[in-house]
Amino acid sequence: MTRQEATHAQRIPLNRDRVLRAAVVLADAIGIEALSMRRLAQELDVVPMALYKHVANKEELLDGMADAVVGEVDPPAAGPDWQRVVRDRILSARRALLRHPWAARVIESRTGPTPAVLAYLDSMAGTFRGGGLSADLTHHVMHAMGSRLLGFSQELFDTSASAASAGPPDPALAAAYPHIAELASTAAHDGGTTPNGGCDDQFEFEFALDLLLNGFETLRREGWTSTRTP
Amino acid sequence: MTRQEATHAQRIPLNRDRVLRAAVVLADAIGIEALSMRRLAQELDVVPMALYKHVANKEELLDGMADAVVGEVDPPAAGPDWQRVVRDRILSARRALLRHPWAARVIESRTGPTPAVLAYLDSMAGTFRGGGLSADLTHHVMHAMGSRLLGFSQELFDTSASAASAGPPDPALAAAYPHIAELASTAAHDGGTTPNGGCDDQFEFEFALDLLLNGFETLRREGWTSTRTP
DNA sequence: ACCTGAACACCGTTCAAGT
DNA sequence: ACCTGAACACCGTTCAAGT
Repeated sequence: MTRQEATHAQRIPLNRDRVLRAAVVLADAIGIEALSMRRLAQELDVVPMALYKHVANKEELLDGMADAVVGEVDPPAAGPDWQRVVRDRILSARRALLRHPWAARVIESRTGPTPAVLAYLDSMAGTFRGGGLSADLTHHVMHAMGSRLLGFSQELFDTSASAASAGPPDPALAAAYPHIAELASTAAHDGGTTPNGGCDDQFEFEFALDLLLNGFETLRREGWTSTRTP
Repeated sequence: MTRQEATHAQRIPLNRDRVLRAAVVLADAIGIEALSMRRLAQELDVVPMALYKHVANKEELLDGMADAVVGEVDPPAAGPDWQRVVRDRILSARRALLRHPWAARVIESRTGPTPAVLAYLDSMAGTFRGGGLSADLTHHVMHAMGSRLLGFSQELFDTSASAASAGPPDPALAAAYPHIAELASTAAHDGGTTPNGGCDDQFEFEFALDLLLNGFETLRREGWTSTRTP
C-alpha cells in the first residue's frame, strides 16, 4: 500500500470548521500572502475544488478566518468599572491579533463587518451604556475608538520591524529627519528595559488607550452631548 | 497610416513621473485591486516590460504612488497655536485620502515608511516640539496618533458603504444587535442634516482628533513624563 | 448525482531571441 | 546594446467530461 493510499483511507471528511482552522494555522505558519486556495487544499490533502464545497470563494474563507480570530477574544468580565472592563477586553483582543499577525489586515479588508465582529461591537456598546454613557456619547466613542476596539495598534508601521530599531542610528537619516532622530534617541534613553530600539509597543498602546478612556469618562461626567463641541 | 502607428510616432518617452502619475489616475478610475502592471502598461500604450525600466517592480510602483498622495498634503501653516497647525494639516491629509480611496490601504501595506512619509512625520514632530511638548511626550503622542496623523479614519469599516446606512433598519438585525441598533437610531435623530443613515464621518473624525489633541495639551500643561502614568 | 482534472483568464516577472 | 515577445510559475474559479 502506498503512502498516498494510506492517507486516503484514513482521511477525515472535510467540513467548514476543519477548513477554517487549517487556514488559520497555515496563515500563521507561511503568512497571509502565501495562503492560496491551492496551497490550503494541498495542506488538507484534497484537490483545490474540494474546498469550494465548504466555502463559496476565497473572500468567504477570509471572512471565516477573521471570525475565528475574533472568537478568540475573551468575553467581557463582570465588574462595576466600565473603563476596566473595556480596557481588559481590548487588551485581550490585542493579544489575539499578536498571535495571528495577518488577522488585522484580513479583518480590515472585509467589505463589511462579519457576524462575530458585529456581536463584539454590540457587546462593547453595551458595556459603555451600562457604564452610564448616553447613547449619543456611546455612538461617538465607538467611532473614535474605531479599530482600536479590536486591539488594532493603528500605528503606521510596525516599529519592531523598522530599520531604526536595528543597530545604531544612521547619521545621514538623522540629518534628514532631525525630529524623528530626537524622538528615537529619547526613547532609547527611556529606562533601557525595552527589547528593541526603544519602542515599547505595549506601553504605546496602553498610553493611547488610557488617554481615550479617560477622555470619554470626562465627557460622561460633564454630561457631554453632540449639540456642544468637545 | 493606422491609428497604432500615429500613436507610436507622437509617443512621449516614458519616465518615472509619468508612470506614477498614470498609476494614480488609473487607480482612482478602476480601483487598486484592478491596477496591474499589464493594465497600466496598456493605459500608457507600452509593452508591460517597458515599465520595469522606471520601476523595479510593483512594490516600488506602490511606494511611488503612496508618496505621490502624501505629496498632495498641504505644508504646515505658520502660527503660534500648535493644536491648530496640527489639526489643519491632518484635515488636509484626510482630504487627500478621500480624493484617492485606495491610498490609505496602499500606504498601510508598505513594509516601511517611504521618504515622503518620513518627511511628513518629521515635520509633524517638529510642530509638536515647537508647541512646547517635550521630546518624551512628543514621542508618545506621535505613537498615540498613529495613522491618524496622515488623516486615516481608523474606523473598522466604511460606514457610508455600510448596509445600515441604506434604507430602514432591519428588525432581525436590531434584535440580534440591540445596542448597535440603538446607536444607529440615535444617530438618525441627530439633527437630520447628515447625508447618509446618520453617520457624519467628518464629525466623527474631528471628534476623535480634538479629543486626542486636547488630551495632549492637558498632559503638556501638567508636565507629564513617561515615568508617571497618564 | 457527484467528483475532479483540465482549462480559462488572469497575475508579476524572467529570460532569451531578435534587431 | 537595447528592446520585447514568449514563457514561466503562479493565481481564483469555471466547466465539462468522467465515473
